[in-house]
Amino acid sequence: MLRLYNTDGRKVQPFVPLEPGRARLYTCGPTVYNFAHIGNLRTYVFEDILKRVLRRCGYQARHVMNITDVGHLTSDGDVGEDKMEVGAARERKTVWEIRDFFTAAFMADAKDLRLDPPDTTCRATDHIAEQIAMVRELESKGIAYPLADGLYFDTAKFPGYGRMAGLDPEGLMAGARVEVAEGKRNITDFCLWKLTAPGVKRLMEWDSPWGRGFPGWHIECSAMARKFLGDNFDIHCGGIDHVRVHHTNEIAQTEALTGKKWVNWWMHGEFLLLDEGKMSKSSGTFLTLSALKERGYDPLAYRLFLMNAHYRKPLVFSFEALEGAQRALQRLRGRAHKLAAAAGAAPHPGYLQRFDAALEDDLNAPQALAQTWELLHDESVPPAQKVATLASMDEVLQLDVFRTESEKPEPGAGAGMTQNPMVGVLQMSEESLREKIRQLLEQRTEARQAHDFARADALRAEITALGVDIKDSPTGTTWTRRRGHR
RNA sequence: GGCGGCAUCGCCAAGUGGCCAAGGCAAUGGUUUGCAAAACCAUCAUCCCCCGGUUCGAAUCCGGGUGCCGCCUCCA
Repeated sequence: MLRLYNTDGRKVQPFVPLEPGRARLYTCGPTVYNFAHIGNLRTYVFEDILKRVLRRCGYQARHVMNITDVGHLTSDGDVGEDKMEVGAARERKTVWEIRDFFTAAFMADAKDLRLDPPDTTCRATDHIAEQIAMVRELESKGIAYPLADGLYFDTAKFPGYGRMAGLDPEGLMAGARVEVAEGKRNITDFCLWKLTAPGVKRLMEWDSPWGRGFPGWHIECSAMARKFLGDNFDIHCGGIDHVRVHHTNEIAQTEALTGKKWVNWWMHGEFLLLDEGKMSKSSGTFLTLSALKERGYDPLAYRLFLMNAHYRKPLVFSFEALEGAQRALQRLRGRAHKLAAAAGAAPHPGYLQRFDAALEDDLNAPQALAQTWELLHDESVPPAQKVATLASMDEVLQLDVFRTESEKPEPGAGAGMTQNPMVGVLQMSEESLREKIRQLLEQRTEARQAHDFARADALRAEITALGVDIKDSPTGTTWTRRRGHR
């Protein structure tokens, strides 16, 4: 039985879909004005596991994800710069080029992490009409009011405002750092449609009944989720930071309009932290998946690192921990590879059952993973049965456990990314470096065959100095680039 | 200032009343290897931040303390 934590109510409860056998799911997607950082990616991995577990439990999942490509502002509804425009200026490109570039970058990361693509991916700018229609409805119901810079949602008109987030409007009032925008009726009111200031030409703006401008940030998810999933659906996910403002406002505007409960389950992924604190785009302190790849890490090692912790617990990122995950992944694959020849058995019921039970208990991936390791270490389980069990587990884990060494990305691929001028050897071209290693290895093999081990060891030292580790095996010597070099 | 979360082996991290606490990484011992590396096997917390309490029994509940983090501003 699948049990999931619901932010709305703050407890784990049995999952009951609206329609038997089906689960409708909306996940807040990326804002495409910059690369996704690995913290952003943590949330998408959590959602991917959720989706795969839903399927495993027999539900047909219908998944919708938005792409936020409307600028919005770096601050609240009144001040700040347009993020898309900032990104465009930085890269000297048009906002549309920026949008396409970072959307593609996100898709590439998603593919690297083996995230199952949504059934529907929808862009905010492709649904301006739907957003305007929704705002008009709100206006006609008297829930919106105009200010000089746009149309605002009157949160006082929605009695349940902030229920899911556990907000206390009084408490917010007392908050020292909250500034009330000019003319807002309530501190929590937010912009539904933002007007372009007179005399300003924005790169992204549209005509509307209220004048030229752009939609408020929250309305896009409400409008698109409603369009694709209806006035009531099962699960809505996002990062923990969305609870307070974004999702609170989405609920307010949608339920104020329909007069009924919108989403049954709200699920939120916790943050990935750095030692120094939160990873943030605005402060520039963030790591991308590409950066990890350049350092020689397998994206799936990052996936494993994430699955080693529960999605509702803050997780501190460190290269030490990622290194551990990479090693673990290599060993996992090594074992799986050795077993792979055996086939024709059914999965081991015990391990598989415990694995599934862990996942069905609010996606306890760490505990599920423990079953995977115990299975591998269990001498009493025949190889063929292990293979079948592993294959089934990997449907959720997506660690590509049967991948063999030779299929690994070539070490050092992506030449010319980050060369360290302090180490002269790295300045030699990739080609000549490989050639040099090849020659040294050949000489060492000869020396070993001649039992001239002193010479063989000297040659190995020389090779090691190039940032390469070598492995002797009955079938020959192989080498891999040491991480940190290159 | 207000709200919320977390503190478990060197590192990461499950476990939320009852077999003297999963799993991964590291470490140590061993097998293997010309030596290494890799791989494999074994070992590795009577103890869960501190103090007090509840209970037959607590890492798990309650009170107090200390420390760390997040939110209240765009943010996954």
